[in-house]
Amino acid sequence: MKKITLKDIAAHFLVSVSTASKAINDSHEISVALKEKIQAYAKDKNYKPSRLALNLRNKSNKTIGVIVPNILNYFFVQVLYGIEKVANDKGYNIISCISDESFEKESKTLEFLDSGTVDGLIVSLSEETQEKKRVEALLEIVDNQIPLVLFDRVSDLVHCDKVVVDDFEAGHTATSYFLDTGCKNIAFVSPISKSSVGTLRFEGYQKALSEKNIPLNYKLVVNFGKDDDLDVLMSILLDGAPVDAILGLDEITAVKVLKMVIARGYSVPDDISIIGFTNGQLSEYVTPALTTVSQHGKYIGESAAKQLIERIENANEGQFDFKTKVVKTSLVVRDSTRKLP
Amino acid sequence: MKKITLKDIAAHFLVSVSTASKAINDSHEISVALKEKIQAYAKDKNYKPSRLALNLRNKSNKTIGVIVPNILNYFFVQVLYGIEKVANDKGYNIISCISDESFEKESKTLEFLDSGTVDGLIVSLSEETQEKKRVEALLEIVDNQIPLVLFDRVSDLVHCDKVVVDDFEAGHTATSYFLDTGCKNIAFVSPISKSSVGTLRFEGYQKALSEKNIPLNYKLVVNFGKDDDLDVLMSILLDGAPVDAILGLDEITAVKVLKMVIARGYSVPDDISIIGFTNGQLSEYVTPALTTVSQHGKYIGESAAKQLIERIENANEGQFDFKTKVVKTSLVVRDSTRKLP
DNA sequence: CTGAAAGCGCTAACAA
DNA sequence: TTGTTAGCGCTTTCAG
Repeated sequence: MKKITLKDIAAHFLVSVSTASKAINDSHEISVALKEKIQAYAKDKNYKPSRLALNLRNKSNKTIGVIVPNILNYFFVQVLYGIEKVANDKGYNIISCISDESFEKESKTLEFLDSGTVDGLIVSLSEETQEKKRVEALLEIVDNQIPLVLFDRVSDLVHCDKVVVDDFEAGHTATSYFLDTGCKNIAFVSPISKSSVGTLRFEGYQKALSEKNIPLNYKLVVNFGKDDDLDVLMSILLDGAPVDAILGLDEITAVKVLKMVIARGYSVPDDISIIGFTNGQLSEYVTPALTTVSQHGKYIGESAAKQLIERIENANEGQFDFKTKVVKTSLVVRDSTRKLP
Repeated sequence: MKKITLKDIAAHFLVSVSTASKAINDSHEISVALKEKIQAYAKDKNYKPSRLALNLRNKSNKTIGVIVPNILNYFFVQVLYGIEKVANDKGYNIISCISDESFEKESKTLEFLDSGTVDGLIVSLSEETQEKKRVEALLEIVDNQIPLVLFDRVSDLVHCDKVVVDDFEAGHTATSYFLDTGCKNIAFVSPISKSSVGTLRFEGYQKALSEKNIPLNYKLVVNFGKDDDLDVLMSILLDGAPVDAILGLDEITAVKVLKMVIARGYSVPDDISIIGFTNGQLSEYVTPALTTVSQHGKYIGESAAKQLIERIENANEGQFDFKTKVVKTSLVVRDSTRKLP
């Protein structure tokens, strides 16, 4: 049976559309008798007001758009989960899009969403976008007064609410932990060197080293991209200099590094300690279990969603006091690092 | 700057709205001079037709809804990824919802989506829904002629396109593999005993046993729920009967079982072989690497999306020749099972 | 208590 | 070549 509209109902009872509308919305202006008849009929015919029409009328549709760079990365899944939870609570739906780390796909998606489809947007920038510093599409969004929350991979050029992790501190903490457990030759392996997040962590890494007067050794810094062969790079790294610790900038990288190191006969953590990022199942179940920096993805998602919905629902007030929320990371110590003395 | 509408543009040039509309859509009925002026202005002011209005007019919005039971399960993430890929290709957006294995949340979501928000729906049932066999909301969807594709967790009661895995065969294949490698006491550990998928795999398991004239031993069958302590159940299992193989019905279960078994001092695969489901990163990187049944999640997602979009775009033809696509699983052999003789 | 009319933003058939 | 009108489905004044 095809969808039934108010008009159909009105016709069936030979009343006007507006009467039918009021009856269904239980308006006091309508006689009880009529209301009951109409409501019963509506229920029977399974009438549902068309969202499409309501959306147009209300210029809103209780939907928020989310763009993440990569859904196969557990961190972003956690964030998504958090967003969904609070959005759902508050009666919002989610349009989720994946930028695949591509500037172009991100821009297209943004352009698409910038046309009334969503009430607000939660975005984490693609690496390419951060590298190129091309945030026009975001600026457009802001200019069009669509509430926007950036998380994790953010940009200073965009004026909006943000939820980030203290990546500088995270890099610093992890590196210091290596140092405190007696490691000296700490390698830094990053698949996201061009993102804000990667840069900040690197700065934290540098800072921790310099605090102990350890010079930065570029032989220990491995930045790689999608097309690089990590295995080869690791060989070069391990052959090129003594290494007793490795900081891997995302979960899968840390795990792969762990496996490669073990495959080459090193013992973890005795010969080499390893710390990863994103406290996911992989880190927990791999052997030896990985010490990781937890960014609390779910919490980030929840915060971003709360912040956004707040903005949406108080659209007029205080437009320009944007907040940046910094979520503290925590180091989850497991078996891939030596014990503190 | 606030959104600009056709009306604004029309007013600015003192023309009618329809003229403005045609000019912007580059209609041949409009003089080139005027078109150029208007288009330039529109571009400058960053005019974008309102999706909301277009949606109402076209009764369509190039959006498909997806409901999965659990987004923290890698299998569903893979499916989502596949769906997104083809949807994006064909210009569709995705509204993604999570049922959290809850019948109520699923019903609410379905009800919400059943009001013009989406052009079609891709759904995998929550376990609770399958257990209760309460598919009214789905029937409603079908009745309202909203194209629907069910995947993985499906229901016979709903008449629509489906994409499933041959779970019976998968259960059979995995069990047979154990048998062929010399295992005799094969345990079956399932967190989804009430879902279609779990049931079918169990039947495959039984079949494989009976083919070798091995009686089914209920001591070896462990069905557990969210609130059960798997650790306790595993102790009971291992203490209650000799066990030399365990089939875990999802990835995380298999991994947990693997860890527990090892923690109890068994050697894998020598004492106990283990096979899991969902060929994800976890299975690949855990030690020993898990032999798993791959359901090809991404491919399932792609198939479902293709099927759905096909339906959406050929809405009228052949309404009732629903197809069920069966995706073959494959056994990815790694180190948690003994070698074939 | 009920209905007519306007409007959300856009398009398209039909006039002029 | 441009404008008028109607309509997508619904709500909401404002009259009756």
